[in-house]
Amino acid sequence: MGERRRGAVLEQALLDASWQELEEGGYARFTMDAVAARAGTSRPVLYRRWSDRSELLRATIVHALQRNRVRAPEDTGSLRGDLLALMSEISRTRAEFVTMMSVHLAGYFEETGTDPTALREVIGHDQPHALDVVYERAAARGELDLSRLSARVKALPFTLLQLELLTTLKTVPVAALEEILDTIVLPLLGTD
Amino acid sequence: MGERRRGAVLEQALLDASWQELEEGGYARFTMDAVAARAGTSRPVLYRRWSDRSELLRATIVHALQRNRVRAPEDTGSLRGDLLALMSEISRTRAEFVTMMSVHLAGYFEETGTDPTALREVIGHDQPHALDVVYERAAARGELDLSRLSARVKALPFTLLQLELLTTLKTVPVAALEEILDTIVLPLLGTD
DNA sequence: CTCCTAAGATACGTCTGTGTTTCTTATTTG
DNA sequence: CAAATAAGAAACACAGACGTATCTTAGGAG
Repeated sequence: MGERRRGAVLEQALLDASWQELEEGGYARFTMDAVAARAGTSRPVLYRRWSDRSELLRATIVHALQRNRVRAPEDTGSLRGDLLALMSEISRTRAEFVTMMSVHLAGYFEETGTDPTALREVIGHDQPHALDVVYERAAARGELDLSRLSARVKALPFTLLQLELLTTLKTVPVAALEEILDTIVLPLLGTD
Repeated sequence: MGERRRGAVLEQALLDASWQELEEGGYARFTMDAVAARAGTSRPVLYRRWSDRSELLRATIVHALQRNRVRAPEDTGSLRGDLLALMSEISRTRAEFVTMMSVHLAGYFEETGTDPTALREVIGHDQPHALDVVYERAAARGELDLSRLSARVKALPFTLLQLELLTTLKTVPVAALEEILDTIVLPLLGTD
């Protein structure tokens, strides 16, 4: 009837619709019908591009990840500032992914027997790196003695943030991040 | 044909089979058919007791919880000992529940729009209490100054254990618990 | 302007699981 | 031992979603 989208434009629209559908309806209501309807088209258009529901799902996740990269944290001049910036960034950009992975996609992993850690690694991939950068900066400033810290302690900012995200499924307020830093992380890092 | 179970005996067997089915197949394969087959009976027997799949699910969870209560921790004479005992206990008895709730039942919560926290509270219900008991004992011994501790810090042993369970989905080795205690929890509690 | 590709609509067959009905037969109860 | 009760088997209609096949028509390529 009306106008018709084609090629890449259409494909992006399909993937966007697919992601939205996942966010709102979850995996349970993630049907080819629903995605097609939301995108204002019909199932065959989807099947021409992805052979399967699970292929569409994978493509959708990759698509969303590409649209939403974690940027490297800027140097704020202090360990506390760097950590706060990094955690805020992760909290803001990754909250929806954590929700997606833990809540919505559990059914998918279960169904396919896929390992969730595989995708979790993709998500968390840049964080350890970014964290290390922050720690090395702090060590260079003389704020930190890296050799005295165990892996578990070093991972703590990310660990606690992750749990906060997992349990609340929302962006963590800066005040909560500061509390985590000031009462837990920084005292343990020996910056006191 | 063969022998027939009846009444309460049958009902327990049904719920056991139901729980097993959830553990092995997850919510995705948690069908009335599958449960009936595993219990060696047929669907009408299930429907005579529970009107719904979701009712059967709820009953199954309650059943499993009742079979598996967290015992109050015994006094070991020290805060470290008490915490280690409590965490081991929780780790051992709750690992399967955490897996169930986070991995298998996500689909259920999604489908029904139920809040996972409702059931999580049932599970975690005794823990804060048990933790408080442990802290009060320690305060009575003079090991601890309770007034200086924030809620977040006090919850840390349980928080970290929970995350460990969530990410590994297995019973946490005692060595890991000791590391958590010695390098994170106890230093922060001011027992150093 | 014409041809060709692919979008979008519709309809189809299939499969899986639900919840129900009917019937036979084992077991408990009085 | 007789009667009531409930277990277990089989079949049913129904709904939702899958994946496909067919047809039309819009929009880009030559």
